[in-house]
Amino acid sequence: MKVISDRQLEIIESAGRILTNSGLSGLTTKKLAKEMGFSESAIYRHFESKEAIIIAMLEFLGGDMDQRLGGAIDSNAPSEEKFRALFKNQFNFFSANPHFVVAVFSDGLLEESDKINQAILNIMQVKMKHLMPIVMEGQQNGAFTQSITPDELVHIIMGSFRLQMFKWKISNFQFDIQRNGQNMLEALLTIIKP
Amino acid sequence: MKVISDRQLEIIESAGRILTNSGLSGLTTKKLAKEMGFSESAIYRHFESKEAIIIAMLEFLGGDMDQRLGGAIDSNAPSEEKFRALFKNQFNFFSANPHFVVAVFSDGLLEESDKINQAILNIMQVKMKHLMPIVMEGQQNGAFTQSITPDELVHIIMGSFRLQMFKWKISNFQFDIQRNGQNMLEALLTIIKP
DNA sequence: TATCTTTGTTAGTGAACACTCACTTACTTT
DNA sequence: AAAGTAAGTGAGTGTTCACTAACAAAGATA
Repeated sequence: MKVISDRQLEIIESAGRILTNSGLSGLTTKKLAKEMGFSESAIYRHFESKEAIIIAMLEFLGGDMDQRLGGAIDSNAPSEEKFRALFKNQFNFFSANPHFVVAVFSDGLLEESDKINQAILNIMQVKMKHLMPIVMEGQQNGAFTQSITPDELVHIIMGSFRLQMFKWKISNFQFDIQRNGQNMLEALLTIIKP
Repeated sequence: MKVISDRQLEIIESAGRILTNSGLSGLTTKKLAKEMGFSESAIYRHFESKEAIIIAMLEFLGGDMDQRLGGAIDSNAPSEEKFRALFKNQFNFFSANPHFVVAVFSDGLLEESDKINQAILNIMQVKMKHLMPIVMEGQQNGAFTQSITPDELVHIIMGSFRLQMFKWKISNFQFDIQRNGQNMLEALLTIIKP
């Protein structure tokens, strides 16, 4: 993970906030400067371009998520508990940092530049990296169904998670994502247990 | 469904093509005119604004999808077959019209304007309108599991479908969506059958 | 034949955009 | 105390954006 100054982190957070509630076209240097409370040109003391801000944001989110998920999972717990812990951690994080849902819906940023695309794919891979071994272990010890492949199972789980986050976002964060997420998790578990 | 001229449909298709491979910020009047083979100002003979083009596109896609899904489903078939028919129809359509995947990922267009938001929500509702009764019927006659609610089941199904389309798009349409979609469908069916 | 209507053209418009420049101010280092 | 540096400012830059005005050509209508 790249080293980032306090000021850079502040800018990244402002950018996330703007992206989340005004979309990509709403993220202008003018708005960003206003949100930061200083002039437009000051931004360029901390980042060399707008693209660099977006990339730094995505890299920060990816690195942070990697650390969080790495720490959240007790390797001695049963598979089902690891599974729960992983998603609970995700829902807690986004509940506390709704302006960073961009990390899940970075789709909207796609096609902007190759570097951004790469950073987005990287975030998806981080999530996969932590989910896949849990699913495989669970299938091996009989906690999850073996009737479909691990890849298919992961696909269904990730799809449900993403859609949950999407619904939360279009509702303008009006419902409790920790509670609703928990419900979705239990429904998922119900049908993926053998 | 609003009446649309041939020329308007051509413009809508061009817009879909640009949106799909250049993103929202890539959809400019200049590019659109170039793709159409005439001047920028000619666009305004057919639409009063760029926003009107996007809205017309989304309304066309919603209406078209409604018709297609309405016609594709044999109301006498068993629930499982209706389910298969619905998704097969979707995969066939997008396979033939990849430039319209934007209908699935319209998320990226959110926050642009209230009218656009409305059109996007409408497309999602069209899909729900056709899927929900099939799922409920299937649960009632025992074709699908009753261990979770219809809403939860629909959520999992829709999430898996959207993620499948997302993977197809970021792969640059490199794989056969009809084949891969079929596989995903069977995996889904395996775990949602009682 | 004369006049609309439709669909296109060229050549613009002001506004917004990302970004730069010359300069200042406050701190730190030597 | 002198010199250097990090972080800010205000006033710009050229470019791109969506959109418009004035005009032209062709076909339909009267």
